[in-house]
Amino acid sequence: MTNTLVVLLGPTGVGKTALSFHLARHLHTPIISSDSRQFYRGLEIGTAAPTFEEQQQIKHHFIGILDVTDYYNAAQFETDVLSLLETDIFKQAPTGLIVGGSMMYIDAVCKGIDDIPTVDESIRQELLERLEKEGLDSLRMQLKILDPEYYAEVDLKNHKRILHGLEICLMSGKPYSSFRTKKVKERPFNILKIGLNRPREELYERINLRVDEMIKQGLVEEARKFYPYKHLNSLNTVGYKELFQYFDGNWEYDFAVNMIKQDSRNYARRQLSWFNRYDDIHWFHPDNEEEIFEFIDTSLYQFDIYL
RNA sequence: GGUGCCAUAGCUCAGUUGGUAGAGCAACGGACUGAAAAUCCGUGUGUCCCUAGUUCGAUUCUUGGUGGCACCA
Repeated sequence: MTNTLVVLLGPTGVGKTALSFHLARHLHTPIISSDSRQFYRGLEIGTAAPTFEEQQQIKHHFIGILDVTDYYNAAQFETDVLSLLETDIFKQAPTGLIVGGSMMYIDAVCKGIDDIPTVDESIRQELLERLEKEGLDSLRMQLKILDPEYYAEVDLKNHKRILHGLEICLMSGKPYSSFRTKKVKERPFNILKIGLNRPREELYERINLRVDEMIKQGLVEEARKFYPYKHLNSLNTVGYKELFQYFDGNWEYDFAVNMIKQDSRNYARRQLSWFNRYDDIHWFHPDNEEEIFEFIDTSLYQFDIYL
């Protein structure tokens, strides 16, 4: 029997979680979360992470494994997931299940990610200060000298990309572009991508309702606990950053809640824009559960025959 | 009931000395390799309230409606 990783993806709020539970039972396998913000402990309400009770029913990996002050990235996720599949999940079941919407993380698992040095915190800080003092233009000019190839293709207005390219050049003494082979790595298992989507109006309606639900569950209190950490990347997250504006007195409460809805909708749109690049995703409406299961069963069966 | 003001994009509003219109926000599309729920780029999507006039031509001027707001009764 060949091993297969089923990838369940879709925009935020589409209904991945509900379906993932049924699918995990069906496949007799735990759920690997690939929602990068669900990795952080304490952000359960705002990231719609599965509750403790739900995790009692179905084993979940990667939920709440990090402290908000911890550093993590997609490459580490690739390593962690591959090792988990090899040493644990595929030992117990032929099929793994990864569920989420963080596309860079999913891509890292499915296609691999280039071997680039991990960023040194002091260099990043230094460059951030330079960005503040000297402006983006200065960093751009230096990148142009150190890595003309990347400079030619990078989005010159995106300071994060400029900064990252430059910090890799400075750290390694080699051009950032020399690390970017963009080679797709072979995986020792099949990958079956299932995409969930709904008509836009329906999706937005669900997102709006879910935000109201989060507020009822105590999102404001949850966010207040992390107010002292608002400068951290992990808290630069939809559902928290807007409430921090409210705590700071910059926004009215109702306005902040509406902004959470808006930012969630925009996030969903950006996710969909990423998905559109792929032609290996099999799309379904989340309500068609039987159809989805049937499709997965058939696909798994075919993998076994042809390999 | 009377008088005045207003009606233009999803919203708030500009504007056209008469030649079918443009800002902000929203919305929509896109990019994406160790910060990614991040970050960045692009795009006006319109019975200019309705009707009848004047005019070569009306969203703009005039008549009559309709709706809203304010004041007076």
